[in-house]
Amino acid sequence: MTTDVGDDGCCTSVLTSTLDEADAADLAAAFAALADPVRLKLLNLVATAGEACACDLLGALDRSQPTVSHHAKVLAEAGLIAGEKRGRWVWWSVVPERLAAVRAALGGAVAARG
Amino acid sequence: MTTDVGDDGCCTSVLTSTLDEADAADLAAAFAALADPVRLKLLNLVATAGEACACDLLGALDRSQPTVSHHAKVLAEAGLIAGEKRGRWVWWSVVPERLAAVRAALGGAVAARG
DNA sequence: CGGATCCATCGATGACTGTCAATGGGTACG
DNA sequence: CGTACCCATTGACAGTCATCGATGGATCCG
Repeated sequence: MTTDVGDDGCCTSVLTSTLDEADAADLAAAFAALADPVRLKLLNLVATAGEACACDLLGALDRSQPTVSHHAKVLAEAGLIAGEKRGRWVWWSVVPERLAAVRAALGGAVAARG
Repeated sequence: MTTDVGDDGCCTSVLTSTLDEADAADLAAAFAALADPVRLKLLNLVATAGEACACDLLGALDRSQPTVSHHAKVLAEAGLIAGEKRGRWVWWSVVPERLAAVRAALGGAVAARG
């Protein structure tokens, strides 16, 4: 691919991309974790309550227990929530740091625009 | 919803979810559009340049032309970018409004936390 | 008109994902 | 120790997605 420069003024300037490939992959993983209504609801429940045990989520999300467990795991692996086992129950809480980072990434993209 | 209240003090309070099911679905669609490294790079290129024709993207994204066209379409259908046909070329630009809305949704989630 | 270029669509394919039933590993309680 | 409960893991299945080659529509140039 020789960048195929035309002769009309198209494709003349090389755009300086501020988004690295690695950054893109990491960010895409975070967005993939958020790209599900059930997980968004889960995250919102946890964020609203500050802390929530899985049984709360199970009642609110209208999904089977394995499914809720799966979604919580996906969010946890994305670093968006963290779970702490307390007795028999697991209490989930948000990781504001990570959420802010994702938000900042979006803000940066629009800020570069003007 | 029976909220399945236990007898240990777990699951007693019904969490007031500020995220509607419809809102969750819409937001999830936006995140799904962002959940791909190629699309993130594409969006970043467009945002950085302010405007970019598809041939620029084709050179920068290292994907086949149908694939790039597909990704641009996905972003456009999510309302994140908009395309304008100008002569033979299609010029893409970001929709800051939409990007800000997604960002605000994340901010709201974390703001509800404290 | 004829050739060249840009882009969208179609069809196919391999990979990933959301979901559940079944099962297992811990934890509390009598 | 035995029972009940909470949660994670496994296996399976249907649906969606990213990707490409081939093709077609649209536009510009000579």
